[in-house]
Amino acid sequence: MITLNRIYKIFLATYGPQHWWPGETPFEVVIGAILTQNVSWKNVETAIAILKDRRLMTPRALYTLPAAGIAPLIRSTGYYNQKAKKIHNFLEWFARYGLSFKRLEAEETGSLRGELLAVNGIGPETADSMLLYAMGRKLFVVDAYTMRIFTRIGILSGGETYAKVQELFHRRFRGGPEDYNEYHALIVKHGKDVCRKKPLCGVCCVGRYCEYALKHN
DNA sequence: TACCAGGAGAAAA
DNA sequence: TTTTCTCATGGT
Repeated sequence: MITLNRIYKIFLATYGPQHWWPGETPFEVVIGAILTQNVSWKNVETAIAILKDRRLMTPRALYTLPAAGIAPLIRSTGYYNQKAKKIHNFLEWFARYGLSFKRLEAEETGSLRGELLAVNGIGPETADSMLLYAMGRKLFVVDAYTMRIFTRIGILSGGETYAKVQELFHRRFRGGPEDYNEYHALIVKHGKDVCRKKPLCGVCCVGRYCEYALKHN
């Protein structure tokens, strides 16, 4: 069976470094993580541009607005009423740390993750995206692309939980937080550009490891 | 026109 | 406990 490390090398050689997350500051990363829930990044870029244009892309500035004030600014991302509440919920939590990422640095990763998951609107993928890309914590981000691609390759069966898949990557993928960062970005790149459009992509879907190859051979 | 996109939580079964 | 429903805009 092909290994997680081997697939990482193939993706990196094929696409090159992705320089993720697309965001200028940790705050922009955490806001982007909420806004991109179940929607394409293109929709998110519009909302981020509006927030920046209004000079609201800082914790203190955005915290002055109620959810109802945030909602119309993020319409392009869909589910805007829910997402506005989620952002406000996050800021309520963040205020306990003085709206300062510096203050979060002393916190242990596990407890920080637990606190984020307790915020209504932040699930495992959003929490791990924030922790990895905004706070540099070593946690693998599992998303729909990860499930689809690695099921297609044959490493997953398709019914695994988020926790189960993350545990697999933590146990079998050898790399530092910078590799976790890059691997997830490459998975998204591959999922968007190649694996969604070509059933047998020839990069990750190699021979017997691809479900389509299994069906047609 | 129909379908999908870097989820999460509540309600129903 | 597991499955289904709801949230909603924008691109293909």
